[in-house]
Order: sequence, then C-alpha cells, then structure tokens
Amino acid sequence: LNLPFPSHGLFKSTISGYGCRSKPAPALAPGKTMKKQKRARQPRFAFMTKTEIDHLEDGYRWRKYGQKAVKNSPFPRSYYRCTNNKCTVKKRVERCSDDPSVVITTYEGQHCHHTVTFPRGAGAATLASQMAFSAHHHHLMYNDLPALHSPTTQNPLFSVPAMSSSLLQPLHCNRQELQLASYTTQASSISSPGSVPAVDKGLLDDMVPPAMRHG
DNA sequence: CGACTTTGACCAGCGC
DNA sequence: GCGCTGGTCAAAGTCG
Repeated sequence: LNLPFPSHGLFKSTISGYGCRSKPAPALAPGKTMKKQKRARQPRFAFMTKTEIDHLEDGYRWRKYGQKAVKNSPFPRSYYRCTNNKCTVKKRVERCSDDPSVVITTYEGQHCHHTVTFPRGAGAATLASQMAFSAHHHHLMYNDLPALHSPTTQNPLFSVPAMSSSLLQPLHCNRQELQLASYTTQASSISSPGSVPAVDKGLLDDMVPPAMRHG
C-alpha cells in the first residue's frame, strides 16, 4: 500500500533532530549501540481519536518497542513498529493531556504491504484504518506535526466536505500542535465484532479503499 | 517456543 | 559544556 502523502505547503516538513539509529557498530562495546544517525525523514501524519482504547486496531500488526513519559503530559507515549520486517512504518500513540479521552496517533512512513488481515472480517475494517486511509484520501491529516506551530493553527485548519460535521470536531488542546481537528468516535463501535463503524455507508465507501472492502 | 510487552539504559539533538 | 528531552535498543518477562 504505497500511499503518497504529499507534503502540503502548510505541513512543510520540519522534522529536525528526529531520532534515528542504525544497527550497532561492531566497534562499539557490548551493550553499546550507535543510537542515531541521519536518516531520510519519513512522511508523517497524525490523527486524534476520541476513544478509551490506547492502541486502535488498524489492520496492521504492530510491535511495541518503547514507551516514554513525555513532557507536558501525564500520559506516556508508546512507540510501535510494523511487524512486517520489510516495512519500516512506525507509529506513536499518546493521549491528549487536556482530554484523556482523546488518543493521538502519529504514523511515520508508508506501509509497503497491504493490511495483514482483518480478524473481524474485511467488512469490519476498523475506524482507525478508515481514518488512516481517509487521511490520505482527503489530504486532511496534519502532516509533520512540528510544522504546525504556525500562527495559522489558531484557526481550524481543515474543511472536510466529504465528512459529516458530527464526525469531525474541532479540538483544542494546550499543545500547539494539537490545535487541530479530531474525529469523535465511539470506542465500542471500533472494537465490537460485527458492529457497524460510526460512519454511514456512504462515508465508509468513500474512506475505505476497494482493497480493504473486498470479501 | 515464538510473539509480544515492559522497562531501564543509552545516545543525539537542542536550548540555555 | 551541560542538562533536558525524545526516540530507540535489547534483555527480561509475559502470554497463548
């Protein structure tokens, strides 16, 4: 699934000092690793989901590789990597410090494969995956969060003609980069087997790619 | 036993 | 230069 995430002017990539690391260098002492190296930055996008579930199932398998307490937030941030060894996509999951019911998921990179499976059936594509796809489809996600420290973030950033206003609500957190939009969803609608996602069919049809809908 | 999570340590970038 | 912070590693632990 090679989704291009165009770097919109507003979201001009400004990732600097972003952590990178290579394999341990042989010359290093045991237990010591070369932590970071310059690496081509990956496209990033994030979305907020109002849910009690920390780790939303999005059709991919993720392995957690770290968790850190972050400044200005009482909630830890979790780091996940796609378990596909050819896929370098990562995601960070944290809760909004202002609204603990809001989970902020930041994806970095692009999957080089399709979703591994939808355990609850292809028709039960999770809302998270819909969000992720929609991010690309409507170009509405906030790419490269650090770039959002722009004065323009004082106002709502997005108009989303394809989505109902009941699904997309402005959200105001004390973190600048979070003064964006959020999807309001029901956690139960995400995780309940066989339940209908909190989107109407027309919207779902618009959000979920054919490859995710078959079956 | 393999896949996954937890957790402390390590390291680079950045601001002062 | 130093301390803070974020991102990652990797060993140990947990689970099915």
